[in-house]
Amino acid sequence: MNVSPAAPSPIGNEDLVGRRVLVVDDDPTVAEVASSYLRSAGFVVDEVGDGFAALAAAERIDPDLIVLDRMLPGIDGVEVCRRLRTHSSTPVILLTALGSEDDRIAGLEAGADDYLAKPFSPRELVLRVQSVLRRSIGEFTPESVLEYGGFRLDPSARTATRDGAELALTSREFDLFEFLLKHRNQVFSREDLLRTVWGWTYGDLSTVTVHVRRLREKIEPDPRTPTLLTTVWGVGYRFTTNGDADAVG
Amino acid sequence: MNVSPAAPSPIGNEDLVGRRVLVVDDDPTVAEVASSYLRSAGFVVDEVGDGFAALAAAERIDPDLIVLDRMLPGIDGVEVCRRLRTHSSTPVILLTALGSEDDRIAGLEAGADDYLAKPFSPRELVLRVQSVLRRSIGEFTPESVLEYGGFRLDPSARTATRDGAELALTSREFDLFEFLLKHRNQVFSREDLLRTVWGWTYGDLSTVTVHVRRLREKIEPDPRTPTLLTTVWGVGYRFTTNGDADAVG
DNA sequence: CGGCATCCGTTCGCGTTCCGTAAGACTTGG
DNA sequence: CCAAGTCTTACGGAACGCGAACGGATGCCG
Repeated sequence: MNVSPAAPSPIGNEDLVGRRVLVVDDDPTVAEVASSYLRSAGFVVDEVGDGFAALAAAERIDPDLIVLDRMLPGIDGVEVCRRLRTHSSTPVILLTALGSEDDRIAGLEAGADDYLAKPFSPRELVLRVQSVLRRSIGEFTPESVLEYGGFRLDPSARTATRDGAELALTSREFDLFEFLLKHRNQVFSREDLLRTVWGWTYGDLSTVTVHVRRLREKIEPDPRTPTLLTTVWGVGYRFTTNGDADAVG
Repeated sequence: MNVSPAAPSPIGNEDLVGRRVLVVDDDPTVAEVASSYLRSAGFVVDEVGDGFAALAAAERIDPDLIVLDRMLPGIDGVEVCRRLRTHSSTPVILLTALGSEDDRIAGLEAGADDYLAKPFSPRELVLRVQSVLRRSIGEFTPESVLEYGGFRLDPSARTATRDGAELALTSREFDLFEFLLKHRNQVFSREDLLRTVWGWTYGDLSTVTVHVRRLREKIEPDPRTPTLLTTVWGVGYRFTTNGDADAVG
């Protein structure tokens, strides 16, 4: 019944208090809201408004994490991220506009650790910051490979196989599968998935429906009658490890 | 990329009982309805009618969450939200006029954690409040499994089994069963159940009757003569832990 | 530069499931 | 035997999930 495949993180929120976070956004309102929230959560926050200032500040104050808007005057957020990566491994959370898939991919490829679609709930931001920080402080291990019931997901390589055979998953499908596999045997509403997997605060829930269907097409023995990625009527979806699974955690 | 909250503390709805909610609306009717529903869900509720009072009350009673109407006499709801943010991180749910997408965005950027379009269903409000609170405490922390007399309920997976065999319960049936199993050996009137399980303050009591019957059909050895989910004549229903008990006195 | 393929988000119609209510039969207690 | 309470059944409507298809955006390759 244990859900977490990796050992539970030994890092409490207390260990995060006092960490430095650099917020980079040209919109003062957004920056202000984000900052005040992060401060309330116990972080020490600095704000800058453009890409050059971001690079300079990153050099000067050496923050523990950077929250970076994708759209910036001067240097683009993704470019900032890339340049940061050349000489540091400071975790970066990228703020992207809604729906721009490429922003997300570009962000991930540039080395961002997480992303969040605007407009975002500040609370969500805090959760992500804490999550990323906890991860980066704790094990320096890149990311553990996920294995279950013949499936094998490698998050760092972003490849998926079933019984050794390559599964041609798209980016979204991979994210979705990874999340469900990580939290198997737990039901998630479409809204939950949209928030966590997509990083959206709101949006069309049928987006999730369709992607679930497409994912099923690739991982289910018989997509017509799902046995792994099952529907919980009126609630959401669940990756089930029941009955026939010859699983090794 | 991935968001793993991985907080070790399990959070059920009981942990939300007793939390303070501040309802801010200038329409007494709306405020009253919202309050009574929230109280029924176990929250301690305070009401105020305008923006200034809201800020004052927030300062004074330090609520766990604030339900805030967007349209307010005095200070606008969004502005209230923004001012709150300068010195606290109390979660805010914003009530906005129907359909206006911009309100939504403005609200989220002002620091709201969720929003709800008017007119809203009180039940929806309760769900949102619980959802946001739970999220602010720690997301996706699986609830503890409920086991008794061969039955096994897993709230996070939303699965029910008897002696290992899957019980095909509908959403309502699951909620009802879960509640009764949690508070076994305790009698609840139809009204109680309608309020707690359904989240209604009024409604047709026969709704409960029918669902009890349907649930019996699935969990009782002989549904005609219930031994587990028994009727207490003139009072209500009870999930009985020892089969023989007919404590009618 | 232009055509092709891929992926993603959205939309719409269809079939199914579930829920609430009504109405009548039955049981219980006085 | 009566009245109030409870059980059973049936039904219509609403909510929901699914499948198929479309248009747009993007990247790739000729």
